[in-house]
Amino acid sequence: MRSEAPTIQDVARVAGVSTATVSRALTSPGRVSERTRDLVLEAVETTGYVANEMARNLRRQRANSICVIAPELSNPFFSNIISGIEQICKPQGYGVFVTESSSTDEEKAGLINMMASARVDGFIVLDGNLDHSMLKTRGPSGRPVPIVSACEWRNGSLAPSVTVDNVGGAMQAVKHLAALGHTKIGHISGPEENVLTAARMQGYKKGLDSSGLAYREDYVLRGEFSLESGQRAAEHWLKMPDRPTAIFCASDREAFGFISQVSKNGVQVPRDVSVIGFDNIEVSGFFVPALTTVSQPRVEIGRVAAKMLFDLIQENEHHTMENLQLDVSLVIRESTAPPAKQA
Amino acid sequence: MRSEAPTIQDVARVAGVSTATVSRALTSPGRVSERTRDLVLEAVETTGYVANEMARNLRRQRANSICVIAPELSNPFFSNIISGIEQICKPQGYGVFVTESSSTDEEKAGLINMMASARVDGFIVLDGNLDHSMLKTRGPSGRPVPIVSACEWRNGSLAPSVTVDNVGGAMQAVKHLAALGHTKIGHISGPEENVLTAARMQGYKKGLDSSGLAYREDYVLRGEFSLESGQRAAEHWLKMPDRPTAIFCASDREAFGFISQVSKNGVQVPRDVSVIGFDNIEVSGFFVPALTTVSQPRVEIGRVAAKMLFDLIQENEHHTMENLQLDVSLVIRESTAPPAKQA
DNA sequence: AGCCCATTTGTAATCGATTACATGCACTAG
DNA sequence: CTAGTGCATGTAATCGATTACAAATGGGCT
Repeated sequence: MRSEAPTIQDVARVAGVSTATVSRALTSPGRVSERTRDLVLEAVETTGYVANEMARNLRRQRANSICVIAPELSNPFFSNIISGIEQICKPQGYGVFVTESSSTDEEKAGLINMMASARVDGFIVLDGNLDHSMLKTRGPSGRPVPIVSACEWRNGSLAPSVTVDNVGGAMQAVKHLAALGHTKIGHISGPEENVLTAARMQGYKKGLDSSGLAYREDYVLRGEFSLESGQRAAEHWLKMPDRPTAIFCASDREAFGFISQVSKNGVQVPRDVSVIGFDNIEVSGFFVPALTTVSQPRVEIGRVAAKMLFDLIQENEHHTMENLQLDVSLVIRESTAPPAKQA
Repeated sequence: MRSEAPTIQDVARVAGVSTATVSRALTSPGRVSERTRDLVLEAVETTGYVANEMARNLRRQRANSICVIAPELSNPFFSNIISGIEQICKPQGYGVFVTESSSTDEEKAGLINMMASARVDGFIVLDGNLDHSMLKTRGPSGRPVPIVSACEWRNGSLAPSVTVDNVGGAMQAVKHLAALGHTKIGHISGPEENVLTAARMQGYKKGLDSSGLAYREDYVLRGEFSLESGQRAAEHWLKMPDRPTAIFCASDREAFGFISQVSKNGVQVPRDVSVIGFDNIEVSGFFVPALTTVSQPRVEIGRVAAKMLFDLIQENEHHTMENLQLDVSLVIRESTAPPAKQA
């Protein structure tokens, strides 16, 4: 039980070689003779040496970690994505910082500071609203710190991104409803400034169009992706004189909020109104009724984003402005049905 | 646009002082004259200097970051806790690594390596099953790296912990059912080796006891906290000759799985069977029916755990083996009701 | 033999900050 | 006048690794 942790010096002394040799034996074993390698390995064993990452990273001019910026960590939507990111980073020895993107200037400064201070080698940004000026900041090498966007993105951004086919997914959803015979199809949207809101809205319109249905402004209810906003939309829907018989929600949580609220008012899903969501979060298959929804490959999004980031980190020059789009799939469950016959 | 990032040397040159003075001006402003301080600050401004964290941490022998170990990141239960942790760490300038606790030995070695290699200053462990040998590993200072457990804990562990009153919560839940008039109260448990399973089971038994009800082994259905296990338990329940009229589930997700499955078989909640959960995850209030459940202050758990960890990191000597227990509260909603009259 | 090259190892510089110690100066007390 | 005190600052060691460069060795080839 020595009170200080062993350093490379200790290993070198025990093995009877120089620190350079120890370093080489551990990081590029091919560059030392077999005999020395064994000697060093044995010395590592007896001393219990573990390389100090701080020292290593300082010398190598890297952090060996990345940072994920999510709009809100408490939103379970992001947990699978982070899980996917971790799956890729862990085997590479990279640590994954997570942080909430912050509204206050002070906290934004904290983020920029993180970039410039050599604490991370790259970012995965899950928040499309993040101030773009951040991207211009340069890291310690003088080059900008690589960034990839995932899920959400920023219009006109230079950062490569991995997204899903929001337009196509929304369109599929609407066409499914139309195919069931619905002609009055409403939409609960996302928050106003959000890119996903726009894309899904566009898909909604395209779906209506390709089904020969007219777009009606009053059939679009404003939401914010949240449970509460779905609930509020339901209140509004209940009061409508000429209600849609089917609702395409921009998120599963909106769908839950909607169904929850209409159920309390004696309206049954899908008998009285069909509801379709977007995301296919974990609980969707177990809701009552099980939710028909557009499924996003969330873990895969995380994995792909992490891989793209590593490409950027490693190939220092090659700035491919790549925008990868993953497919979504419609999962048909119990919350959609043909419209009720008019009584 | 210089191609290299400015270092403290550059600032010193521009300000016409030594690097020591720059360092002092920035980290302990009281130790330099006002004139020099202004000089340095101005030089920082013109150069765009940001201190390199790697170098600073190496010298100061700390990592300025902590690590959260969760059993599975994809489980949304943990997202609020991580959010709470982040709320405390960010203002202190600490980064938060998150990682999934891993089953393979190789990955466990990765964790131990993280401790010994000076990458983090402390851990928050959310997984009660994590191999205890990890705790013995010493950090670079020679002292063990501080750890606090949260939510789950490990029997006989020396690590301080923050938990909730699982026994009391479960007891309250059962007493609520008994008060409604239920005499046949079943339980869907958690996974076998889990500490929470044991605590909630104990609370279940105490609740029965204090309500004058006998414990029946066949009324305990085995679960794993998951949606699927709740569903399986429902299958079992449907086949029982003498069914419980109320079910206390060890997690909200089990409750959802249960309700989902019995609903598909024409059983209505709470008319035909009352169901109560544990956790109060976000969607619980919006389920159909809204779920009666035991609410855990998840964000607060994270915040408290982070504060405890900082105490440990700062007061290097003072190893208070503290076990903080937070209160839970029963949230009564729509999934519980008096039992149906026997037909 | 003489030269060249590859292999292995050691010496010492380096990454970029913090900080122990030394220095210089002004001021005060004896 | 001298010693002592305190403040502001500079010099250089230090944190613990990696790696450029040099040196030593040995083998193959002409």
